[in-house]
Amino acid sequence: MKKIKPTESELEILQVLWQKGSATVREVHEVLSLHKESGYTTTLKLMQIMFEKGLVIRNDKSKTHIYQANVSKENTQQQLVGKMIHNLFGGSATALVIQALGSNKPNKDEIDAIQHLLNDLKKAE
Amino acid sequence: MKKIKPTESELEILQVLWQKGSATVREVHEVLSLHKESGYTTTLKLMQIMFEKGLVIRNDKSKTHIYQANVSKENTQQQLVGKMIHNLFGGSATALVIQALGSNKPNKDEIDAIQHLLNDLKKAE
DNA sequence: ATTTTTGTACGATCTAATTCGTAAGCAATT
DNA sequence: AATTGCTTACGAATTAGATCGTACAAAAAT
Repeated sequence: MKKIKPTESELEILQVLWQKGSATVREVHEVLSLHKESGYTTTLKLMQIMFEKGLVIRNDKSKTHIYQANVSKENTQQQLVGKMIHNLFGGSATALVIQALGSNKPNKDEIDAIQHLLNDLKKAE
Repeated sequence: MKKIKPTESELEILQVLWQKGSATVREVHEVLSLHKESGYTTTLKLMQIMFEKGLVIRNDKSKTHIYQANVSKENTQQQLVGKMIHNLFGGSATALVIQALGSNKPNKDEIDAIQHLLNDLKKAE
């Protein structure tokens, strides 16, 4: 399995690609622009670099290239979360969970979803 | 509230300081050396920069300075988890929680602790 | 047909982070 | 007293990441 560590900016772009499936530079840039001040060519350059790194693939049959993520969301999340659990929470996923829930409160539906997952884990013991 | 953003190397040093309470550059360096190849002056320089940034404090009464973390572990965890939620989970703490619980399973006591926390959150709505 | 828009490519710059070499001071050892 | 070793300070080189300007080509609009 590939061992790549995307930078913060690259993760923002990957998120758009994961969500949309595929997108042009402009489409990605427009999403990023909602939260961020930066030029079009900056996004373009980043995506070109990501292409060189193998983080994304692209279809350049037409003039306007169409990009797709080349790393899975789940895989990337798992890798980075695992690292954080180990590095910052002494290996305890629970400590991370409690920290996350404490500072960023879920709504009722989300609480239900987590509780449901916990019940499944309990049964599986 | 201070807006902290330690780099990865700085985090490694902070972890040692959090664990030991206080330590000299050499003590920190020796811990880092277990997992990492780097020179003593590199660690020294990093800790000097961290001092300038206010990430650590130091007692320089004696020739060998004694360092302590000047940011709390909890606070730093919160910053970094928040960043991860934004960068990797589209702003959803719940998504992070589910990921963490899915790939790193808690035992029964931990499940109970999380469920207790969730019940409190539910009541607080 | 000409102008404007839209796109890629790519070099240049800027900033931050990392790394280390070297100098100088102090302390312990010989 | 001289040597050796440990310490801080600091400058310099290196690397990586992010940003943007400009050039040039293709397509669309006029």
